[in-house]
Amino acid sequence: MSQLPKQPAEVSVPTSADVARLAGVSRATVSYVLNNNSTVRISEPTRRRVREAALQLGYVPHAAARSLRAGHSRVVLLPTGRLPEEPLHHFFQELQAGLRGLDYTVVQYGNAGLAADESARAWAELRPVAVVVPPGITLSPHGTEVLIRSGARAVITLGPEPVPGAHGLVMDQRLVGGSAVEHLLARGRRRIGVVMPQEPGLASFSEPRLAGARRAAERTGAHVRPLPLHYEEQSATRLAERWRDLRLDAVFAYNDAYAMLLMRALQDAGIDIPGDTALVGADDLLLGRLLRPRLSTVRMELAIPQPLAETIDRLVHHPGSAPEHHDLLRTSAVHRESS
Amino acid sequence: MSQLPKQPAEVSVPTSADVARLAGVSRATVSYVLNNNSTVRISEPTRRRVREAALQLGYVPHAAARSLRAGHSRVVLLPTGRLPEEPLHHFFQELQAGLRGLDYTVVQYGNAGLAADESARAWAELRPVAVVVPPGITLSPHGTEVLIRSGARAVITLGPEPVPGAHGLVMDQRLVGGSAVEHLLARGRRRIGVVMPQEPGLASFSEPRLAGARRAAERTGAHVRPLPLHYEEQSATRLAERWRDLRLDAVFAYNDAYAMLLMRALQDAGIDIPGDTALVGADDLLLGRLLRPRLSTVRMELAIPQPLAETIDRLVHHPGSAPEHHDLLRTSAVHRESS
DNA sequence: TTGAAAGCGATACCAG
DNA sequence: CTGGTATCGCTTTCAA
Repeated sequence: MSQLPKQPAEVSVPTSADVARLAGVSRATVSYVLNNNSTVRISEPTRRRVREAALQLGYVPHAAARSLRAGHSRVVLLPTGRLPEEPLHHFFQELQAGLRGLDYTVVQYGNAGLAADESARAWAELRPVAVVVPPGITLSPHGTEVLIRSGARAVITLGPEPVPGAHGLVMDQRLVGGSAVEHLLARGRRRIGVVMPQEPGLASFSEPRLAGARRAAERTGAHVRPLPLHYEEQSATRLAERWRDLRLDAVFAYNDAYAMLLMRALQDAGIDIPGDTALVGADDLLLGRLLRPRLSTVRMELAIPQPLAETIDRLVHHPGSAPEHHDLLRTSAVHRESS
Repeated sequence: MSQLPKQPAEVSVPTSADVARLAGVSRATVSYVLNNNSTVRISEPTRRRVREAALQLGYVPHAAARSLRAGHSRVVLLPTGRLPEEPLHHFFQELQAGLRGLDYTVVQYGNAGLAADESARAWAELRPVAVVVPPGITLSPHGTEVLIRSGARAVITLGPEPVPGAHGLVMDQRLVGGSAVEHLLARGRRRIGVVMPQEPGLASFSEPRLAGARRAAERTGAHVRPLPLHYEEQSATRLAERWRDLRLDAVFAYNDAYAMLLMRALQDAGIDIPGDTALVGADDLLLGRLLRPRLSTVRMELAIPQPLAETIDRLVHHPGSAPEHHDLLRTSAVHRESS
């Protein structure tokens, strides 16, 4: 550990004791006043003196000390990896607003480059009262136990599949691949490529999407073929060059961004969309509507935006209930011009 | 405040005292062993006993208690607003990695819907040892003082302009508008539109970009005209409909995403790009290269990615130095086909 | 080499 | 109505 110097310019941080001294009361009284504690009655002049003293000193309560004393924090931890794709980002904003309204402190913890078990430990050091694990971040059953044992009252995962021991709001990514392929099948396509992004961290999405695509195709005897692709022009060009050899009549491009990349490469290679090959993305981004032909896509909706905050609050107050798993994701294919 | 029940399923969180008891040593010894304290020599068998006990109990240290005792945390706070645009996101990842390597805990604090002074207080409650305020989040001089008085050793802003009292890594967004307009002027354009996104939270970027555009144009007597635009197809279509009346021969579209939106609308309205109107974006996203014509853009680079972590560490160890301001942003126009 | 004990800041009991 | 005080988990000085 590095030692920090104690002397230089040590700005004295005002504590509740300082407020008490300035107001001429005890620290207990300060606490009562500043927390509006209603079980004890404090005279109005005293209240005012305390509040003025706090203001004058610029007193800010010390969250760590408070939660140490209380035995639990008000921190809801939200580990983050890569930046959240759009449907999720909105969901987080809602969740944060909801939790803030219930007086929780939402804290995001950047998880880049930490192994699954390390990170659970790192989260646990902060003693969060609840943890919400988004898709793309892995939480092992062991990690769940570490969190629970460190005092977390609610551990909630949002992911392709439930984690034992944790409450799960399952976002079954297989539905995305399923919707895309069903849409293509309905339009008479039979030989379907599925783009597999090679970017690290996307496998936990792309694998289940592929699985869902396969499942949908199996029933009909259609053919599904995974297509590795980097998010680079070059990679797309190479894929497009060997397109005719692949003999595919449709492709599900993982999402709209990859779809745009691929569409451009295919068009530059003289492939007609949707004539030769139908193309479907996912996410329903605005940019898809700007392409020519307009991009067909899979729209995703997350049920329960605001209620999740309340669910967490409920779990915090009544922990120990058996883990529940709810399905969160609704998908629907949106037909435009590319399929 | 809500009262949490104490009884139900209260999982006893293991403390260092529990570890000590199980290992048959004192809490002091546990602390020495687990922190690899080198100023004191503990026998190897004891060390092993302690470590095994910690492992067996699943002991995780309590960060709040630790920093309470230490008098300062290892938390670097990174308030966030809307999701970071791409050049910044990468910068944050680097910063986080660097700080983690120096044994800091980087914590993001979602700031959606908080007034400037409220938020400074909220941040201060966490007693961060340093705060890095990204562009788009406002920090007042008063807020800076609150943070410093609450023990923050380093307050660093990344923004269009420096904040008094805080160290600043200035990202002068005027440079972006300046580069774009200079590029257009160099290619003989004289009547230049500047897209102003109407989305909330973007004004702190778009206003200085417009100012930079104006400054660049002034010297040459060229004309600059702000063009309000929502990030919606409809809005772009309406703008395109009155395009010929505007009599502009060029437009700086704020960034690549807005540029794409506008390009499509203009093309659908029969405007030739770059023949009738030159178009420049910003951010150098991949999608710009996929457009036809390929999109000219302003590339932004942030100097000092890794070193910032070290700068923060230095400030933490030697606080009280006079606020410094460094210019962080480098911009350059990238000519492709749309201008 | 190990242990006892003080104390960081805030809160909530119990007396006065 | 207000004040003293024990306590949360951890680190670190001082003694043994």
